[in-house]
Amino acid sequence: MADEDLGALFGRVVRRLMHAEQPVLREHGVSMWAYAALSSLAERPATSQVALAKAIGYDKTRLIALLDELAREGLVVREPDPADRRAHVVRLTPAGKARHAAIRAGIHAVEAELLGPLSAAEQRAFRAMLTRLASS
Amino acid sequence: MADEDLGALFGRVVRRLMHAEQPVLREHGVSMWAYAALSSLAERPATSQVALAKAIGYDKTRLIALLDELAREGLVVREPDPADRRAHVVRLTPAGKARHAAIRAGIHAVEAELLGPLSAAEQRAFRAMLTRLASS
DNA sequence: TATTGTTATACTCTATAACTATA
DNA sequence: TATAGTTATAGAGTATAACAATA
Repeated sequence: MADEDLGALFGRVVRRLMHAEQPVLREHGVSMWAYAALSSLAERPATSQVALAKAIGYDKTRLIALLDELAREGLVVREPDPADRRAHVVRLTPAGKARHAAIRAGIHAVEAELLGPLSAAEQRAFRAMLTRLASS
Repeated sequence: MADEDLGALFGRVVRRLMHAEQPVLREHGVSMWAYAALSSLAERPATSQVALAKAIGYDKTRLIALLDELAREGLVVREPDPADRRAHVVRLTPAGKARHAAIRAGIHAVEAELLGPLSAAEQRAFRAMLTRLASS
């Protein structure tokens, strides 16, 4: 057990998290990437599709089919940007906002269970440090 | 920034870690999974290939080609288990041990840099909590 | 019957290049 | 010349089923 690599530790935790989240996502009929897109758009609309792709760390070419699907379900809309007619502003519809909120509730329950082994204070500290590592 | 999902935070950190580790792995001519296998075998030999696959969270059918490659390079050996003639014990050769130690040094340098934003005490606390989350 | 190592196959992801329309 | 959105294609990664040998 002597000093395991960070990569191995992260791998195990992330695999466990993804496994626990999958039933929630499937229940709401969305993929992990679809949820990532909905989350980003819930925070703020995207000024372009490339901007959205970058925000969630996804490929711009794969984002297209994803947005097609979300648009078909009426969860997002693509509006041409009057200022730059190449670009599409992407935003959530009311249905998209509602869907995101519902999924997010389920996801948060799963997260709480994953962090269960830590005390409340530890959970706050862990989250804070992880946030710093993610945005440094 | 309000209370981002754990999944998004982990995703960003892990992506950054993998990106930083890639040059180290490439320099030593191994894939991420090869390094995971070497690390597990450095800890202790595997009693069977399925055991190794489970230990590193990999698929047993994909592990075969990986071990073929590592064996071709003389880093691991597969020995038939006298007690169970279906199973192969997998262990590192001296060359495998040396290769693993060399890669590990590079990986640890990358990890130290990733954790740089945290103080030494925070790094210890973070690692300890991550270990608890990984093994609970 | 179940399990180990293996192969084969189908499927999903992912990366790359190229095209169009704008800028 | 560069960028946004898009499409097509090739390659890598993944999952599944099946098989022979052994338990």
